[in-house]
Amino acid sequence: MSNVPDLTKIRGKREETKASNRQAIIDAARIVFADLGYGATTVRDIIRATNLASGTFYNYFKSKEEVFQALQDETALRVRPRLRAERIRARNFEEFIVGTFRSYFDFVKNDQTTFIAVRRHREIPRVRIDTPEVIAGFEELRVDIENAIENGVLPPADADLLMASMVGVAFEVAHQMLTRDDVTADDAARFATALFLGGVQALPRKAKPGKKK
Amino acid sequence: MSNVPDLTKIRGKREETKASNRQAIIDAARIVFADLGYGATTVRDIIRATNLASGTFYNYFKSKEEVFQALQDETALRVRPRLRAERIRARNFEEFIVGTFRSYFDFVKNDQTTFIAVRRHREIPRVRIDTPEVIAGFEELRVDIENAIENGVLPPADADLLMASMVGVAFEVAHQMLTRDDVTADDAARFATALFLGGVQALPRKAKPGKKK
Amino acid sequence: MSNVPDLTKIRGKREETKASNRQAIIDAARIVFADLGYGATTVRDIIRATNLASGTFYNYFKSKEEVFQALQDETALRVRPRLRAERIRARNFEEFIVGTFRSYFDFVKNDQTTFIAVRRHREIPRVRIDTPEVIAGFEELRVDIENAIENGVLPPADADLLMASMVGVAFEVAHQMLTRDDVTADDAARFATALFLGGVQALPRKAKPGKKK
Amino acid sequence: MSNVPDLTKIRGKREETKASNRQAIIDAARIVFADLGYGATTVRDIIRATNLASGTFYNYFKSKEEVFQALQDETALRVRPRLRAERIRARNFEEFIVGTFRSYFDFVKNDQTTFIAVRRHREIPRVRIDTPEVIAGFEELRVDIENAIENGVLPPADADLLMASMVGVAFEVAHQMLTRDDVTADDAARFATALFLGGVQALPRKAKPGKKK
DNA sequence: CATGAATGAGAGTTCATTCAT
DNA sequence: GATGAATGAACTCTCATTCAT
Repeated sequence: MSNVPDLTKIRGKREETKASNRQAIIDAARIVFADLGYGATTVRDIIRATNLASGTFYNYFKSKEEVFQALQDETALRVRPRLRAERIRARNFEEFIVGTFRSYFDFVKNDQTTFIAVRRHREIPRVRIDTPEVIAGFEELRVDIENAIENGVLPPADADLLMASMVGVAFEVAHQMLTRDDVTADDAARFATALFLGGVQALPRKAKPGKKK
Repeated sequence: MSNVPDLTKIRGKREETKASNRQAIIDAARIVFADLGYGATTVRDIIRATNLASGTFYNYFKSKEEVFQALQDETALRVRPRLRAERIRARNFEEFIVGTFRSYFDFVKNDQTTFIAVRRHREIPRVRIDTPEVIAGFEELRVDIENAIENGVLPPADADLLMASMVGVAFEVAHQMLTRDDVTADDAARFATALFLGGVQALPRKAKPGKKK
Repeated sequence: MSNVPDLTKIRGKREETKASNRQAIIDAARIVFADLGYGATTVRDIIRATNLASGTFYNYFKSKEEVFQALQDETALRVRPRLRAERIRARNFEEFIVGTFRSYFDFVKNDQTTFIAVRRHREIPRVRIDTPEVIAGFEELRVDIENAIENGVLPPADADLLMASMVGVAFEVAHQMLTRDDVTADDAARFATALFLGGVQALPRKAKPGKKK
Repeated sequence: MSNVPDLTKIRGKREETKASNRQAIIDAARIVFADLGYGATTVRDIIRATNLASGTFYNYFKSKEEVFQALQDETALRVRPRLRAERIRARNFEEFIVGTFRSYFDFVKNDQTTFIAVRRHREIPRVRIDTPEVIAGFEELRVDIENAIENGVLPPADADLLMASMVGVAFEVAHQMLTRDDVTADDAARFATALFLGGVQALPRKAKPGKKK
């Protein structure tokens, strides 16, 4: 799916411009989506934000949806290693939670354009497409949670629901953070962490017998 | 595009209570949106799922977005009284949290069509437009939280973030509930409640000095 | 296939304009096709030759091919009755042949616009699409030939090939007639008739055992 | 559109006799035209059926029309010598006619791919472009007919119309032959020959005073 | 000469919206 | 109000053609 051009084999100018065109389209798309919202954006809007000719778009993507997914993938590809690193470094559950929220909110704060359509004044529909890459990110989190449970570090709760809760809190709190001016990534991370650290101990025992055993 | 199931139309032409065209459109829209997703749906798709003529649509709504908002409003209008009732009845913070999640998950479970595009197999973008009515629902929750804080029932946390967290958890857990088959509204409510009851005690003191200081 | 609007039920202005728009498109198409040739003609060319808006085209036809076929059908529908009448009136084989060629060449001569792309100087590809209506015309001719054979009026030749030959001669001679200035419909008819009257007697016995018997 | 069978490419890239790119394109075009019909075929379809790059096409041909004409010419160039040989060998009018039809139908039968779009089940428009080479073939036939008239071997009929009739019969009967399974080249030739031998005697005296007076 | 990505005109088509009936 | 065909702006996308490599 994610066919980021392999930068290891830099051969001639042709390959270079090819890769850079693809990136130019993705970059333009990021800005335009953030500006108009996914629904209102047209392929034309995207290429117009580029130096390229209209036909060129179709050498790289089949549709607006495909660029959007490439964008999501790209983002997921950038966030996931950070989260993974944090969690690997964690020596206990607290560090696991802190690290996850921390690096996510930092990312959001410093890379806002990824966060589409968080415009203060115009009300723009928020669109969410969970690409395989994004879902893989969720999955990774879930697996880590399951491991924590197996290691006794976490009580045996429903890992899916716990993962979903973390995702839900992360997204909504991040949205607040971007909407308001007075919430730092640190505030957000401390808030979310406290909520989860306290809450997790009290969770009911696993609700489902085991994922697709 | 545009292959909406007929479903033998939503409502007969001028049979039925007269002023119900508006409702017929909303009902059709609910089904069509759930089927095609917001983005892919056209006004034509909606009227086609009706016995009405295309022009008639515009006697009631200006655009697809407007119907979608009417839909959201309608939903909010149906959920909010339940939530409010639960919270009024609550005699302590636990009952407040339980009641809120409980009635929300019950609603979702029993009125799934509102929940657009939770199709198991086709991947459909999720679109979220927070209409005034929906925002008012959030606001109501936030105010209740603020009151709880003032009454000392809750520690002085950031009410916005707490509200956002409840919303995020509610949405994501509901999504899991609809996607999986083995999570009841009760499971979901108990999970979310435990998470919040435990977590809330540990929340950091208010991060913001006051809304719109 | 051929859905010529029923002119018997003239109800209101709406139906009228609807029918007349359809006809306007067909008429424009006839001229444009004759002018540019089928291949070079675009849907836009056709609507441009009309007072109608571009979208209107698609209320009536799905594509250029569909109008072309409507055109062919319309033509076939106009020629066939004449040919049929001639052949019914015929009291012997000679009259049968004469009548057929005669009325065909007359039609061509007096309704040239039907005859696409017979431009003297630009060389324009000739396109031929045999629509069901046109094929039905061929069929009709073939059946008449078969009957003639059964009645002993014609020797037992291969009716398909005989029909094909008449068609081939008719088309090519008509084309000559339109290309040159000095061949009248009468000349053409006398030529073709003589050829067939003389030739038919000598035809080999039926080559095929019977159509899909 | 554009789903041309690969057919494992027509020819290897620079293997094979070098100057054969032109031929590779023509060969690919022959197949693709036969498959999609002239109108539906694009230059891209043709080069895709080749191992060549798109730009290379333009080193050899200016457009799809030009390849098509090259194809027609190639065909004409292959048929004409056969027809000429037959006619030169002919010692009387009968042999002239027999030879002409015979070798034409043989050619068609054994080289069907030239005969575009004689697909049994999909209905594909037949396109005919009379290239100079093809017209020269017609011309040659006409001249032979005129000579026959001058030599008294044929009665003084209109040579144009006679030529046109032969062409029309040849094309239509060939089409039947390809469409049906039970007509051999021999059947076709005997049929056409009989028709003409018988008919020609009765033809009316020359209708036109002379070509391009 | 071959290559194949870039180009951009323009074809086909959709669809929100209007408006005469 | 209800109707549904007409409208035409605007979009998606294709494809012949060019041109740097």
